[in-house]
Amino acid sequence: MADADVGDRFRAFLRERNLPITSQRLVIADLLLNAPGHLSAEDVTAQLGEKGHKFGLATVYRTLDLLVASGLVVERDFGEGFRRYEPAREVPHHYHLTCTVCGSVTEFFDERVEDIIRISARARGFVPAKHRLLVQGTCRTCRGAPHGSTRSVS
Amino acid sequence: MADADVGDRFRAFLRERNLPITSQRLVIADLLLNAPGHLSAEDVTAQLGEKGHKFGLATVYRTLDLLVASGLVVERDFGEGFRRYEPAREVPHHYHLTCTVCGSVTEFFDERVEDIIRISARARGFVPAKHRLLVQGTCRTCRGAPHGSTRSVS
DNA sequence: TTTTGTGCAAACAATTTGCATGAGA
DNA sequence: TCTCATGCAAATTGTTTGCACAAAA
Repeated sequence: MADADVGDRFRAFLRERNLPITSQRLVIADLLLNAPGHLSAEDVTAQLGEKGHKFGLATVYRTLDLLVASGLVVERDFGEGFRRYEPAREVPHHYHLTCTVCGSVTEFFDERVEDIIRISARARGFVPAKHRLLVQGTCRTCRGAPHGSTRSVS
Repeated sequence: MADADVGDRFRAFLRERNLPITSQRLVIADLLLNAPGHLSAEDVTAQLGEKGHKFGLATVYRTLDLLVASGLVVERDFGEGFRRYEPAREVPHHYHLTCTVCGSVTEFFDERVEDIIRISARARGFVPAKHRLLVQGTCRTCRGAPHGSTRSVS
């Protein structure tokens, strides 16, 4: 199931740095790079378990760090108290719509956000490097059956 | 040093809920409501220490929760692994420019961001409630003397 | 005097680290 | 073989909770 393309990119990254290409690294990379997205470390270990792999938690975290270092995966913090990881896409900037009822995450894009940031930041003598936009609300399916959310984003 | 206005609003909040108005609550509220902003729980205890107060950490956290519940203070998560708190302002939406060199935080506003969000979100059947925009980069004073950042925002 | 808070220490959850052993190059 | 990874458990960090004692209403 490995997308040969990204899988190979991770191998190349490891080889480049003279880091051993271990089976656990490949399995975790395969899992994460082909995941729909937004997995926590716990999600990763759970999914590994489903596939019959029982890697140490430390190994999972260390491999996640490697994947982030390779640029193939990006780390996200939705303010839940833990981190999530998702495959890096070529898409320049995608933003997140998080449903406070079901927790689902939808994405959207708009180049204008970037323009606004660049202009506003520069006006304050600030040179922007990266940015993140998080939106909380309710998704279509959850609308009409409201239920308390957990953490606030504001 | 208490801004009588906000200090009284917190007292009113407590009274309204029949919660005791204790000295530690007033001191912490005074500190936070008159702070320049973005204090962590640790910052708060440190500043309390400077003023000769030695409140338990738990008390600090519990009072922060109360202040957030009162709406006088808002909780922020900049992905540092802990939370920060700042006095709530009337200003509808202010966004943060964080300098990756010195950590300073500048704010900016732009109503257009909100419009873009509303439109993009609705197009996906999502009704936005709140949003946050974080920007990382370098501030004017740090430009020219670059140095590594810590945590990534992306 | 009854309720709720406070301080301390223990409990927690996510993540990191140290170290003996085991697998890649 | 030599280096680096793995797995486990212990350590850390930020935050929460339980409980005996103390202060507000």
